Amino acid sequence: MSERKKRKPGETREKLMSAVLTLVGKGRHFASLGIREVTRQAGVVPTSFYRHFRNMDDLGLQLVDELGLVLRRMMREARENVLQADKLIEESVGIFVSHAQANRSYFLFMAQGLAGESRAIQDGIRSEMRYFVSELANDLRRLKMVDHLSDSDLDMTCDLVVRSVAFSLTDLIGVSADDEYQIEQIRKRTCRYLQLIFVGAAHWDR
Amino acid sequence: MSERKKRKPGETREKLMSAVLTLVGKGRHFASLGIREVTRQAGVVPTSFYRHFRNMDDLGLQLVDELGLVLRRMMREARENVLQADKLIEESVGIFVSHAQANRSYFLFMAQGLAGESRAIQDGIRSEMRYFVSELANDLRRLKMVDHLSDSDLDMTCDLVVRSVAFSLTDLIGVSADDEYQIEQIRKRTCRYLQLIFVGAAHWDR
DNA sequence: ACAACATGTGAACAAGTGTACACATGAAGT
DNA sequence: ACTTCATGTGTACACTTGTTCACATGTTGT
Repeated sequence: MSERKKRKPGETREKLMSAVLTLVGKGRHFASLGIREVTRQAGVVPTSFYRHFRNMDDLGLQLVDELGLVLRRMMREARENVLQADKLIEESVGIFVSHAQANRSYFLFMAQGLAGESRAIQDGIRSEMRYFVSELANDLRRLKMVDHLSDSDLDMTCDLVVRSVAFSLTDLIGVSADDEYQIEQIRKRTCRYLQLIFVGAAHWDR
Repeated sequence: MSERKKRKPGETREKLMSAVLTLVGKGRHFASLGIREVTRQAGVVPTSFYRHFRNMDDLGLQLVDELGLVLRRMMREARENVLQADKLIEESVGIFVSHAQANRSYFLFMAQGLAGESRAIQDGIRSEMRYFVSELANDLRRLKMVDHLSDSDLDMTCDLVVRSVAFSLTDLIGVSADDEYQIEQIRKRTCRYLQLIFVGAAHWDR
């Protein structure tokens, strides 16, 4: 195993994965996609599918991994841009919404997968969300914003935050990708949700 | 139009609808169901389907209507049993969880539909949720619990409450229907979310 | 140079799909 | 009694589906 092949390895693999994302982006549901349809969209012969995936769920699981990368990129950008605490919510939600637009298909896939028909994919996405929750909790601790909360209460708060933001995905699904006005409404509304939650957290004592 | 037919009318229609619910209850996703599969499950010949529905989305829309009835029953029961304010959250969430178990398939269908592939079904479910939000706002006003909130802020609060409870559905999906312990955990966690939200609402001034 | 290997291709098959048509049956309205 | 109508059935057809197999091709390691 000296060096990688010259002829781009895994090219078909990527074509298949982004074919799924394309179809999902067009409004299709992952659960309704078949192997032939995906290979057709990818411009590949059906047999090639089996060179890279055992079945559609397998492909879905690998998409969850890529989704994880997307989420981590988003987190990093948020950490770089959210320096002081006063505009924390607006900045973060703004970054979320713009990432959700830039990677619309990934987030559509995520929203679908939470109630999809593959248990493994459900668990994968839930796991990504849990990771996100714990990272958010760490960040808030570091910013000294939640000193009065126990670890357990902080975790609950972050969980509720992440859930609320994730639910906004189902709102974003409902508007066309270029309806700036509606998207702005969703952004503002999500900010208000988070503000309400943080007010609750600030006065949470028991 | 003197009287109804003796031979139960719409019998096949009901069989088809509950066939879908049965399949959904078994873990299948609505978007992946086909006409033939549904009629097979219902013990009916494929052609009969077209006597009652134009296509699967049509059936889904009518399922949303039935879901509305289920939700209204749940609301009524909550209103009857939640008399004083102190145990409001625990009682309400308890009623929700027990209804979600008793009508598991309906709520699975609801969770699926929010990110499903039929825009019409998405809108239908969202509409049911909006109705629920406005009713909840009315009830809270009547209980004199939120006198300091403007209509708009009250609506936002109720929206967040309903969303958080709805998101719990995706948790309920993940546990088998008879895992009492896990379900109890979800129930308690959902209560804490709502408590946090209401603490926030109580201290919400701007 | 040669073998091993990963990857892509085409043809083939049995099974499943949506939908149309002609027909049966029994209730409703006249 | 007769027509009308809603509902259910069986057959049929053209198409799509998942999956297998034998085969081609170019890259890797020796």
